[in-house]
Amino acid sequence: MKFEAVTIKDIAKALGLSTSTVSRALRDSYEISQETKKLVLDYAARINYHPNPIALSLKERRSRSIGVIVSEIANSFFSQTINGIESIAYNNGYNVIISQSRESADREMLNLQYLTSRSVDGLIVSVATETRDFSFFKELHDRGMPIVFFDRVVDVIQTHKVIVDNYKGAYDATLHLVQNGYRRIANMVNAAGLSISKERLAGYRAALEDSGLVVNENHIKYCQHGGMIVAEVEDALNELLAEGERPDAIIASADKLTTNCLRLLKAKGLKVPDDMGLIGFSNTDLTELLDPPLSVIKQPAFEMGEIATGLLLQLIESKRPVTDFETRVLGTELIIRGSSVDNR
Amino acid sequence: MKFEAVTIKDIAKALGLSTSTVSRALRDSYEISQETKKLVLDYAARINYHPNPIALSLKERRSRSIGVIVSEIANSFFSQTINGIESIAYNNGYNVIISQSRESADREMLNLQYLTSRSVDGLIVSVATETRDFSFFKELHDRGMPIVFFDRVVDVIQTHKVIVDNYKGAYDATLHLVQNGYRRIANMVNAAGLSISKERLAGYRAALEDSGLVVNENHIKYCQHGGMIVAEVEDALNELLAEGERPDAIIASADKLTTNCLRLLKAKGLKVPDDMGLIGFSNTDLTELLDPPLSVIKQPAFEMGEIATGLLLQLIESKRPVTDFETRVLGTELIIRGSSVDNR
DNA sequence: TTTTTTTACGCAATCGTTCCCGGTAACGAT
DNA sequence: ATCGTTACCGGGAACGATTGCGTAAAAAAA
Repeated sequence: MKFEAVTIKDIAKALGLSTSTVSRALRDSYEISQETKKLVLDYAARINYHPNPIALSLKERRSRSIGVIVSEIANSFFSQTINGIESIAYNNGYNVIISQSRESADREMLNLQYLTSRSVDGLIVSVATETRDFSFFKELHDRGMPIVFFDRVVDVIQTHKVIVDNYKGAYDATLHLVQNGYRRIANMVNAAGLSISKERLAGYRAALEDSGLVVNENHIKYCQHGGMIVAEVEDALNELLAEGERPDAIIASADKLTTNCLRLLKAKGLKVPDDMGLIGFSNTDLTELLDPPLSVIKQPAFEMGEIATGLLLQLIESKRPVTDFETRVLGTELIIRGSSVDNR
Repeated sequence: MKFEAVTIKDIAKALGLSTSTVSRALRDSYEISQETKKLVLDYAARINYHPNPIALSLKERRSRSIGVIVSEIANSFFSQTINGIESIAYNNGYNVIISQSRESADREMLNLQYLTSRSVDGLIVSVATETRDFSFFKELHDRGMPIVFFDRVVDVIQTHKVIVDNYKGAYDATLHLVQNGYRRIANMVNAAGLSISKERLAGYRAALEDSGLVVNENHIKYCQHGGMIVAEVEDALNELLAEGERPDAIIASADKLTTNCLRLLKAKGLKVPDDMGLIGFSNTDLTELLDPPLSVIKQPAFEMGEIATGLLLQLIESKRPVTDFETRVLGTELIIRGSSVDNR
C-alpha cells in the first residue's frame, strides 16, 4: 500500500513547463511572468500540491523541526513543558517531534540518533536518570547541533540551559516543614547523578543546618528511577521507617516520588500529616484534590518550555556559531496544603 | 549552524571505491568481495556512519515511522496508549511521531498534513472533539494511507478500529449508582459528536430505563471541550444544581470531566458521595488517592495502543489492499471506591 | 590457448526539489 | 545591421542512498 503525492513534475508535465519554472513560480520568483505564475499557482492549488518536505530536508539539510527528549510524557511537568515548547515552535513554523527516554540511557541514545538522523534542526532535552555518559551529547554539540537543556541539565556541555532555582525550592520547602514543627525530615531524592537531585539535596541540607538541625545521612534515600517503579520507593520508605531515629516528615524531590510516597504511607496506615509530613516537587494538577491535599513545590513548566524553545530557535537561526551561552533560572512556587501542616 | 553527517560518498572517496560498492558492502550484497566488505564495514564503524533516513525516505517512499494524533498527551489515557503504541512500534523497527490536536479540528488537520507529508507509513488517531468534517481523513484513507482509529472512532471511514465497550462501561457504572441508592443521576457528556459520547450516553440511558427510572433530559449536559476548560464544566454543573429535580449523582464520561467535577463540587462545599455521588471514565493513577477515592471506569489503554499498532503494521506491510477491516472491542474495568457509595 | 563463466566493481538513473548557468526571444539604441 | 538590455524560461547538477545494467579482470572450462 503506497500513498502517492502530487509533485512538481506532475505540474510541469501537465502545463508543458519545466520543473525549474514551476518551482520558481511557486516560490514567487521575479524571473517568472505573472501569467505563468498564475497558471502554475492555480493548477497547484487545484490538484492540492504540497511541497515534499522530505525532498526539501534532503536538499536544504534542515527540516524545520525540533526534537524533544524527556523521560516520560505521562509526567505532568514534562507534558506541560511540551505544551510550552509547541506553542513557540508552531508560531515560528517549526514542528516538534517528541520522544521518551523512559529514564533509560539506551533509549535516550536511540532517540538521539533517530532525531539527529531525521535532520532535526535542534534538540531540547531533559536527560534520563540513568545517563552517566554524556559524550554523545557532547560530540553532537561540538559538531554543531544546537541543544538546549532544561530541568535536568548537564554541566559538562556548554549551551543554553533552562532550570528553576532547585536549591531555593528545596530550601524553602524544608524550612516550611521545620517551621511546622517537624524535626526529623527525610529526603527522597531522585537518581544521584541528576543536576536537580544535587541542587535540591543541597537546599535541603542548608535549610536543616540553618535551622540548627543535624543532617542524618540515613534520612537521605535515593531512588534510581525517580519513583517510576513503586518497589524502589517502597524499599526506600521501609528503610526510613526502620530507622532508629524515625523521620516525622518527608520531602520528595520528584513528582512520582511524591505521589508514590503518599500512596505507600496510606497503604501502611500512616496518617499524613500527623504521623508523617509530606511535601514534594510536583506539577500534577490533582494534588489539591488528594487526601490530604498535597503541599508541593511547583515549577513553571509551560514557561520553561517556551523559554527553552526561544533559546533554541535563536541558536538554530544564528548565522555565526554562538559561543556565549546563558542559563535561565526561574522561580518555583511553594504551595502549602494539608500534607505538611501537623495539626495535632 | 549546520550539522554535517557522514555520507556514503565520504566512505567511497576515502577508500577509493564507488558509492555503489560501498552501499552494497554495507548491505552485505553477494557481489562484493569479503575483503572489500570488511574494509568498508570497518571504516564505516570507525567514522560512525549512519545511513541518512531522509534520503532513504525519499527513495523508498516510506519512512518506517508511524504518526499518532491524540487530543492531549497530558491525558493519562492517551499517554498510556502511546506507551503501548511505542512498545510494539519499536519492536518492529518503527518510530513513533506524536502530535496533539488539543481538541482543535484545525490543529488536527495541520498535524495530519505534517505527518503525511513527512511520509509516515501509517496513522493511529483518536479524533478531536471539535472535528465534524472527516473528508480529509477519508480522502487520505482512500488514497491508500493506512489508518487505525482508537477510542474516538469515525464510522464513515472503513478501517481497523480499537475501542472499548463504552455502552457496557457506562451501563454498569450507572447501574452501580442506582444500586447504591442514587435516583437522580446526571450525565456529564463529552462533545456530542464523538463516538464515545454517543455510546456512553446510550449505556447510561439503557441502565436508567432498565432500572425503571425515567431519563431527565435536563440531566444530560454536554461539554464541548471534554472538560479541558474548567469554565464549561462549571457552567454545566451550575445548570445541574439549579435543576428543579436536582441530581444526586453524576456519571462523567471523560477523564478531565470527572476530576473537574470533583474539584468543583468540593469548591462548592458539596460532599461527595453524600450530597452527590460521582463516578467517571478515567485512567489517572491518582484516583485512588483522591478525597474521596474516586470510582472509575478504566480503559485498558496500554493494550489498546498495542493492538492498534499491531493492526496498523499489518495494514502497512500488507502487499495487497486490505478490504475487510475489524473493530476490536475491549472490556472496561469498573473500580468502585468511595465517591459513589452513599454511606449515610 | 581460446572461450566461457564467474567475480567484483562502476556508471547512471531515480526519488522531489532548488538553483546555478545558460539560452532565446523582443526591443530599443547605436 | 549590430549590440546591449530585459524578461522568461529550460537544462542539469546537487542532496544521500539504492539498484539495474554493463564490463573488466580473473577463474574455470573447453
